[in-house]
Amino acid sequence: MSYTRTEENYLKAIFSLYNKENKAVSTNTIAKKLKTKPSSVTDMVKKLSNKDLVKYEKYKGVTLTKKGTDIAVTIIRNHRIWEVFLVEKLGYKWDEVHEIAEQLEHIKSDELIDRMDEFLDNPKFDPHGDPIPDKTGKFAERKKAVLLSELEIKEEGIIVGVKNTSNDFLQYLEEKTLTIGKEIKVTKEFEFDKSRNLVVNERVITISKEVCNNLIIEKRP
Amino acid sequence: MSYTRTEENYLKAIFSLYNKENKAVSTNTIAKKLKTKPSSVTDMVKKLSNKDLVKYEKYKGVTLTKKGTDIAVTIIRNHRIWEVFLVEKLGYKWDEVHEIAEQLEHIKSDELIDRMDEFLDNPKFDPHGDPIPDKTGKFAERKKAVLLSELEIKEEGIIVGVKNTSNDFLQYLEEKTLTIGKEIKVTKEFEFDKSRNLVVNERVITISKEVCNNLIIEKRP
DNA sequence: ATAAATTTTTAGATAACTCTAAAAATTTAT
DNA sequence: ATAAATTTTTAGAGTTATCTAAAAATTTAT
Repeated sequence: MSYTRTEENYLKAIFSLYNKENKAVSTNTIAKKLKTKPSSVTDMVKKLSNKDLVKYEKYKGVTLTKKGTDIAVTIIRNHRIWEVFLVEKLGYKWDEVHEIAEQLEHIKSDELIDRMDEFLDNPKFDPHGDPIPDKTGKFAERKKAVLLSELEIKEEGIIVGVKNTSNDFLQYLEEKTLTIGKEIKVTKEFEFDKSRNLVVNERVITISKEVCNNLIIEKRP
Repeated sequence: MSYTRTEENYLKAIFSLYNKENKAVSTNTIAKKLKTKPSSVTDMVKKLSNKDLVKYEKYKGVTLTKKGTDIAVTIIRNHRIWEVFLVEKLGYKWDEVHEIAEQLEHIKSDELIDRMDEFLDNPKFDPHGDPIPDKTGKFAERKKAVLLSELEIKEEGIIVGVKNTSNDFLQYLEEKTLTIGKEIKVTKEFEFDKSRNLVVNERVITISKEVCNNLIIEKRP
């Protein structure tokens, strides 16, 4: 069975909203995420329910079935593998790949994605540090990942991901060379606004509380 | 301006049919090529005409405008560049790539195709030997390309393309290792059925008239 | 030149996805 | 507990691309 691009986008949206909120996702929330109207969402959700991709109770919100989850995870796998390709092989910056990957993720061919995966040496994380589910739908796990804001002063670690993936934020990080894989050390926190000093590339920079709350760090043991 | 996948497929079909027939393309012909109904073609062709992509006169057939040609050529460029990628980088056989390239060709990003082109070292021909138009729409030319059936006995050359791209034919060639780049020499023709003996890979094989009529050869000077 | 065959277009319908406006249900606030 | 605010659904309609069946135009054959 194959699904339309729109159906796949709904499933992906429901998957990510459910993972954020841990409860049945409301029509309104989906509408906002997909930039469409709640009434359109109701229609589509009924359709997905008829195909046994979601569980839907009027006025009660939506959750994915096993079948719906599998499709959503496959699309996420496609998306992230394509992002790796765009960055590693074609030299895109990490803030430039999202839109193109949104298109590429819907290409219908399991074989293609498996071959891409192999071509890229089975990457476990995408350029934003998000885990790439394997063929069976299992997401790689990161051990001691915490937010930069949770590190103590003097602690060290490696940037392994971002919580916020907006282009504004990614461009900011690019400019400050706060990219995936970089080693950092927290040297100081300013009580006034909770901004922090960081050593990166052997230089000290100050970053705001907001930035600290959106950078995912793997602690140096 | 951006166009739907269907619109792009119509333009591509009209382009290739016009290049084959050298006259305005009929509704019926397009319908056959796209496996749809003539009435659907009429509808779509009107729509394309309103967008100034084709010139259309009732009962007289269709030709592409400059604008329509540009789009068709871009899609062909995309298709052929993706085919090179699939074969060269992912190890697909040349008879396995068409369907996937039909999907990939519609990805909307000029930048992406330019980067792919560069990543693949600006290939001039696709895995079937068909020329890849450059960014400006110019197709590479092949000098002394002839059909294998036009070679004289004792003449030598290199396989540079196929006229027929059906999977049946490509699989046949794959099996006989008659692939792009191979050097061949005609040693004999059997008057009875016009089949010919060929030296390839230092071995002699006999191939039918039909095969000779569909292999494009660049003569050894 | 006219009838028959073929091609092409028109008319009317359907399916997928979207929208606006109004009605119904639920939640929140007093 | 009930009124007000909010959320969600329904009803009806528009768009894109498709189809079938019938009508119109063109081509072919005699």
